[in-house]
Amino acid sequence: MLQVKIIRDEKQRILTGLRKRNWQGAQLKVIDQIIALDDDRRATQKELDDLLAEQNRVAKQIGQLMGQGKKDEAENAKSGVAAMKEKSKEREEQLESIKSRLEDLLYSVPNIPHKTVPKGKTPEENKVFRAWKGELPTLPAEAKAHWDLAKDYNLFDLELGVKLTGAGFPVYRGQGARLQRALIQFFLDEAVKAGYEEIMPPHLVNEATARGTGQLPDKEAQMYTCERDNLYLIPTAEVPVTNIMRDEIVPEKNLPIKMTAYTPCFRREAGAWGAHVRGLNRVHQFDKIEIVQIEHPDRSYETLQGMLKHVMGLLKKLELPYRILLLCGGDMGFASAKTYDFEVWSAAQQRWLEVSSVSNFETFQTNRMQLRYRDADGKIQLAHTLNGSALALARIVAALLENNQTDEGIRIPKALQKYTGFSMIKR
RNA sequence: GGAGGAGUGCCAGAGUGGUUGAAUGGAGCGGUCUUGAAAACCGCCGUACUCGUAAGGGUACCGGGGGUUCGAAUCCCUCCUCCUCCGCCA
Repeated sequence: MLQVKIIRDEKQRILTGLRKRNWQGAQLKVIDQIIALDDDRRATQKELDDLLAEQNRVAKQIGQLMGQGKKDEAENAKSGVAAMKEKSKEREEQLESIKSRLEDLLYSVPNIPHKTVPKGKTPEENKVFRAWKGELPTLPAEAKAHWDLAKDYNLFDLELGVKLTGAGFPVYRGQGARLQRALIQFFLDEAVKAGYEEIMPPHLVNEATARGTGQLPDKEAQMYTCERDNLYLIPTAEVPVTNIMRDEIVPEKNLPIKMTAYTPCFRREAGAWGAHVRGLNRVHQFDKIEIVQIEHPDRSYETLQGMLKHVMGLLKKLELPYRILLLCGGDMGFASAKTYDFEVWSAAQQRWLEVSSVSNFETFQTNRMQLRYRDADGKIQLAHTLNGSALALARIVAALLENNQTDEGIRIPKALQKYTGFSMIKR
């Protein structure tokens, strides 16, 4: 959520930013509506405060008169209070209504893209930030996609998932399950080595938490809900982990705060099904290791680059061909100011699969969350939040299986072998 | 799940209807003293909104929400959380 103050002070920059997200014409009027409503809010607030101040004054006066034993005068002073109370009640209701309308409008405005974010409407207009420099692996004609390999080697079973739960809930087994566990362990170890504190958060969160990172109200349809208890299954560890710092004021010297967590991720992916979502390409439950940083605004873009390096390191160790995209304004997530996507090459499918998304949210989340730091002058400022997948398992597994298939079995990258305990998946 | 108790500032902990945003202590920050440090002493030490160029005002907040009252941290209702005991249980 953007700060009203910034919308007021830097209106032109905000409008320019929204245009980069392909907002136009009537849509942009929201900004003027917000400013007008905020004017209203201030005026109403002032009226209410003045009324309350007067009531406080009378109450104090009555207190003093009572103290002096002047009962009659005290009774006298009470006349007129009722009318004032009625009026302030009215103003208060007005103020509540204005505030809630204002909040609704603010929730509808996405984050402003960073100045380095390219223009564009569709994923096709994303910029290749770092192309794969080597050769892409080529496989013999009889090479199989990962869903077929899974059957050959008994690695995971989607039909079985349907039996237990429904479509999109894979059951991993045998060497497949072991591979999952190995990847989780590997990614967590790497993150801890890079200075992130390991966190094991709850997999269900309440409404305030879902609101803090922006899942509510924008992406409600993406989450599984437990209505009876008013809880949400997390779509990513970002949600509980970032919210650890909600409503905190941290000393500047504690920044950056670096946290990592492995969690399963649950996504409804409503309406996202199509021909290209076979196998593990898109599932409702997958495993992901997330890295999160709370950073000083002056350093957050440097930190973003650092997070890219971390993810690059992981992919290198997994020996997977990858490329990095800089997302254009039209393809970026609602809350992000700048996002890089990582894609790995899936050799059997002959396509790139997104395995990580690394973003700087600037103050968009911290404003909602009231996550702030105290600077050297003692002033309280909103911190920046960043996060990235490091990494999302399902598609990594897909690429790993496909790219490394040989006549003898499926080769495990060296870095992973000490975690799997085997160097080759065999029948 | 049942019974009882409790939720106050960064922490500990007073406060049971009237100038209480909240005693006191600790921590922290600044200063005096000291070669330096400690101790001692002095001062500062909440957040948000709002009016104001500023100085400085105003309002709200003592777990959340609602109510009673001229006036609520203090009384009432409700929800949440924590603690103790019992039950159940990986």
